[in-house]
Amino acid sequence: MPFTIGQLAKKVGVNIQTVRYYERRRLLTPTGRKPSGYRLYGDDLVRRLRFIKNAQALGFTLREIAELLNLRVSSTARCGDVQRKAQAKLLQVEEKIQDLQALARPLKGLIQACRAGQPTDRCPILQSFEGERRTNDAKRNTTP
Amino acid sequence: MPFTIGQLAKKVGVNIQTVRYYERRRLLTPTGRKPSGYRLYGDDLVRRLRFIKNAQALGFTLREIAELLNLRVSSTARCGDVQRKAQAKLLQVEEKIQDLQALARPLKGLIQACRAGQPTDRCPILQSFEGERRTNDAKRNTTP
DNA sequence: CTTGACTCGGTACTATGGTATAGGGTGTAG
DNA sequence: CTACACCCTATACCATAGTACCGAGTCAAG
Repeated sequence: MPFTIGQLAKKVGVNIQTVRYYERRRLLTPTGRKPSGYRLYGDDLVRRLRFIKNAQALGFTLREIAELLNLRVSSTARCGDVQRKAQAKLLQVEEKIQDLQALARPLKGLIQACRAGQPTDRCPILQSFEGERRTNDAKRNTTP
Repeated sequence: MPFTIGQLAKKVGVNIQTVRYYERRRLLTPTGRKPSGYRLYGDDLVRRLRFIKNAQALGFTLREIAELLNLRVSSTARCGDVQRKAQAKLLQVEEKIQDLQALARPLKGLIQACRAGQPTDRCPILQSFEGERRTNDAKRNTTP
């Protein structure tokens, strides 16, 4: 038994407006409509909505999330294409993981220093990323 | 020898306006000024600016980044306080890492499926996060 | 000492990701 | 049948994170 937009929103903990906004962005199409026009959603859309919120917290834009969600091997989308996109996303994800691990290290150090009662006057966090530039986090003006 | 805002911006690959914007947000104060008023920056600020951009790509807001950058054990900030904040940030970071690893898994699966030539009609990415709700990614309206 | 690139502060504009509100229809419990 | 909670579309508004533009001052090369 499918449920309405308010129930979906409550399940996932987002605003109703947000759900409709995602629909406009073509990220979350309702399963169907009642004759009255009420949107109806199934459990798969609960998972989809959770995915969107989680991916967002990881620094992906809605555009990137749409790309992720459209990744699947179908008869229409040919394989080499999917494989290339998936590989690119995987690289992006693995880079993020490495950066986060680099960020975790000085945080741990800081907690240790605290336990030991050693003041660290310089900010140790800055040592996290020694890399130059990387993940061009969803540029807007790439090709003007 | 310190350098000007344009050189800093070029080194890190950001817009000059953005650097000034970060200054207004108290994230990036110039080392000093020329008598003419020109901002001057040292290498430490290159690192700081890179940190900001990297942390941003990992889903941290500028507000959160400021918090990270102010984490240090000094004589003024007492230790228990810093330790608590660092611990909270560490938790946040580790949660993000786990989520990204969960996201990487189906991406790898997808690439494998491609190699094997097996179409996957359902989107395998959706299996990534089975968790309910988590990292309340920098809410705005927490206490109205 | 002029020319061109760079900088200054200030204000205005933009894109993304929402959130609110208005004016009206729906659904169901009493 | 009416009250109340819920939903509809549409439009307006908001915060964050920039970006662009203005008129004016600075600086180095020629």
